[in-house]
Amino acid sequence: MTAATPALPARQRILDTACRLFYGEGLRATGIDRIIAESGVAKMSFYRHFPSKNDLILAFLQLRHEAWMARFTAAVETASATRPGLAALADALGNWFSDADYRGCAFINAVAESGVPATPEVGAIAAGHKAELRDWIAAYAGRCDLREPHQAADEAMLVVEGMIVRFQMTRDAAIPAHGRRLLELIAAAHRG
Amino acid sequence: MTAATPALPARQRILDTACRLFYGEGLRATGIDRIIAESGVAKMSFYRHFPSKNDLILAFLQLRHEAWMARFTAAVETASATRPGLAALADALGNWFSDADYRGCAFINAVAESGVPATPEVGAIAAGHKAELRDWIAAYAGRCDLREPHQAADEAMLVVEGMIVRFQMTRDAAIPAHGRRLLELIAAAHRG
DNA sequence: GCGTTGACAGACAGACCTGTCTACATAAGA
DNA sequence: TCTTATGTAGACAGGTCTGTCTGTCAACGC
Repeated sequence: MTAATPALPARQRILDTACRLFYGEGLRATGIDRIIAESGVAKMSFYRHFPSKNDLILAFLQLRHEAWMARFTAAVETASATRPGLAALADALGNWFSDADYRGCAFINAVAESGVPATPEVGAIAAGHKAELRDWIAAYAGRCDLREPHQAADEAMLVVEGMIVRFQMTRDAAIPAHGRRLLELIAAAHRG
Repeated sequence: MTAATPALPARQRILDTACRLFYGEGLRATGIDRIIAESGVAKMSFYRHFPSKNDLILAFLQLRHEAWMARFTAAVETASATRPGLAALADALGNWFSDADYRGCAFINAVAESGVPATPEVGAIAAGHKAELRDWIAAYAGRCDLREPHQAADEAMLVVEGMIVRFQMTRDAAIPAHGRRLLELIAAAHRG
């Protein structure tokens, strides 16, 4: 607990605060000063760990990607025990939607905030996140014995993104059910 | 052409520039000064027509809503001549995607940019836009002789939003085809 | 002719935002 | 003991943003 992984409290506090504010209020709307104040850190400590705001944004997206993927895949595995197949994706998303601070996908929001063209680094991280999710779903579809798991994943991704955005816009509790039905349609089409 | 609808050139130029910049670069990223400069208008002329930036944003969203709905519904009607049924929605979206300046849905982007809770007015306009789109699709599904057109519309909305966001993130030319297939699956499920 | 209206030009204030800088405290290791 | 790394506190510069203000000009209806 000494040299191998310093795990500095200051850096961690900055990152925690950044995750909360960047996700909850947006990248551009969140000022450095606010992150510094709410993480109880000195300005120079901040700039020692993150030379610029952009570096912090990139670190936030990277962290968010790993945390989200871990949570989502675990939720799918859990849900697939009681509801096997692609429909488990809808249950995993429904679990996420019940978060009090749900505000959609951090990567979609980040790209939506970026102008055209999106900040190259932000766009690349977001594209990488979505590609990894798609690949994971393709592998999961393969495990579910679906034919053409890659095409199934492409179609399921449309439903997944649709659910995420639509719940962000409407907060309609029926969305997981609609998504589940669609995913079952996809699964049936790739099974028979 | 005098008193009934003044149709002032200054106001129109401001609105045109605002539509282009707000959509292309984002609400927050676009400053008043830039809109004023690019529309070739005096600052006081701007503030005479729009008392604050927020008023301009609201006017932009309202205009965008009307223009987008008109274009989308017309494109669906056109597409449905050669490809009847829900799948025409995918063709209409594909037509939109081919715009050089495509940057996703202005309303999704606006909500993504707003913190939590989204600026109430922006959130309300965005929700209204999506509700109107959903209702239009439900009516269209009814015209296509689908049973339970409202449920079909709820499911189709998931696909529509998924296509919009996914094309924004990936620029994958195969997305209209994936969406078309999903919409045909929905239609088949609501027909048989 | 004259006043009103709408438009143009650009200075200005005040807030906020990013990033730099000085100064000092603490603790571990050479 | 002295250096180095890490931390706190807060002033500061330079930029950008929104919104206000002064002043000038042209067109049009009375």
